[in-house]
Order: sequence, then C-alpha cells, then structure tokens
Amino acid sequence: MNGTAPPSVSILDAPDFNLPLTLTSGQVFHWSEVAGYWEGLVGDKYCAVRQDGQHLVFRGSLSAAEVANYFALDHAMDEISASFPDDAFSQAALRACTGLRVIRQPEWECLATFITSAMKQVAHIRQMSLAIRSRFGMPVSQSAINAYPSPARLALTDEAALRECSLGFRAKNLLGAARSIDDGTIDLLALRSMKTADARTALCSLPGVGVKVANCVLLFAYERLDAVPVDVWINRIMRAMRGGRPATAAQLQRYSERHLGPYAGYVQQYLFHHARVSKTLPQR
DNA sequence: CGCCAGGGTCTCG
DNA sequence: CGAGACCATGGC
Repeated sequence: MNGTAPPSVSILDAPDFNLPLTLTSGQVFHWSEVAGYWEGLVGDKYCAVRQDGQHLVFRGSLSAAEVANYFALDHAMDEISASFPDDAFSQAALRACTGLRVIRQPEWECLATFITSAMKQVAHIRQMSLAIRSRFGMPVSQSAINAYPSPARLALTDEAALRECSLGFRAKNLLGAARSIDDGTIDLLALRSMKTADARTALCSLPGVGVKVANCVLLFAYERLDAVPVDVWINRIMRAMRGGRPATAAQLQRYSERHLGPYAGYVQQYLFHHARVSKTLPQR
C-alpha cells in the first residue's frame, strides 16, 4: 500500500512440506539460501522464504496464493504417498524424501534450463542458468539475480554469446528452441490444454529436446504428474528394480510408466533425489 | 588424472 | 528398432 512502509512478512500454512529438500532436489536450479531465507524468482517476481515448522514465512512480490501455487501446497500428499509402489526402492525413497513437492515452474525457464541440462551435473546446470540470467535477463527489484531471459531476448543473441555461458554444444539447441518459440512455431501456452502425449510430441520437435527433457518439462511445468524423465540415475534404479538384468532404454521407460502408479513422476523424483544423495546404488 | 554427469541426434546394421 | 559416435565442460 504505502511505498515507504517497511517490507512486510506473511505466513502460510504448509503441512507435509520440506522447503530446502524441494529446492535442492534437482527440479529447479536458481534458488540460494541467504541469511536463513531461500531467495529466488518466480518468473519476474522476487520471493524470500523460510520454513518455520508447518508454516512458510515469506516476503517479496508474490501473494500467498502465488507462493502456495508455486510450491504446489495443494497437492494431496496423503493420496500421492499412498500411491507409491510397494517395493523396497520406492518405499525407502518415500521415507527419505518426506515433504518433497514437485513444484509448478514457469514453462519457458523450465524448458530452457533442461535443454542445457544434457550430460551435466546439477551443480553445473545451476551455474549455466545463473550465467544466462546474469548476461541476458532483466533485473528484478530486491533480487540478486535477474529474471530468466524470454525466448524473444535469447532469439536476438547468437551461439557464440551463449557458449560464453559454458553451454558448449547445448548453445545451438537453446538458441534454436528460443527462436522456434519466439516465431510461433511452438506455442508453450497451447500445450497446457493438450493431451500429454501430444504435448510431448510438440516439445520433442524442438532442438535439444528428446523424451527425457520433454518429460522433465511436462512434470515440472505442466503438472503432468505421471510423466517420468528417465535419466542415468533412474536408468540404474529401474535396472535394479528389474533384478539387474540388462535392458534397453525403451524397456526401462516402459517399465517406469507401468510400475510406478498414477503419480509416477512423483515416485521418480523421490527415487532420483534419494539415490543421488545417498549414493547407495551401483555406479554402473 | 580419468571418469562421469537429470541427453540428443545422426548413422549404420 | 538398437547400438555407437559425436557433441563441450566442469566436478570429483
């Protein structure tokens, strides 16, 4: 209301939620912990948030409804937990990752970030994402980092400039995707009302987007909670679930879709994070 | 230092 | 359809 008023803090109920776990589970890459608060952007809106037991304490430009929507506080965690398969892998991951939410990310920055994720570790995906924001993004009031640059902005740059953000061979793909979206070849808004299979096909027509990246975007930005990204970690876990027998990528993708239940994407995210932090699985 | 990372694409059998 | 080569870069 009053432009000279001190920044106010708001409080939100957040049962069955673990903020740091959610923000460090490899679905979103730009949040930083500063002085007890997690600071980040949702689109071009700044948010600083910390967890206090069953509550979120936050300040910035987001309304309570927007914070709740971003962190998917409305997800029916009882129902989702109950849907996890009754095998040792899934149940161990469920116990270890209680409170992890699959959040609702802005579509373009999710897509762009996962285009740059190919054959990269989580730490480096974060570095590339921050470099792109710093170099091409618009400053945001209160925020140490910039908004993710729009497709139109990236369409204006060139491959060499993107390579200076350490993208390597991914630079051409990000540029090509930005241009296809900027010129209307692909309409990210239109994907919202499409069947998952059709949306996946559309995403896969973009350079640097195959089934794995498309499923990341469907899961993390389009709320398709049954979409299962099969990366090298999930690959190992699926193989172990099947008794360690060798299997093709297509077999493992099919297995994940048939055996992980209606919230397969959730199960996958728990399996991924648990395996990655515990390092209990065979390395090959 | 050698190996690996939240892969995609193209070619060849 | 399935396997291999190739693509850059940094963490460990």
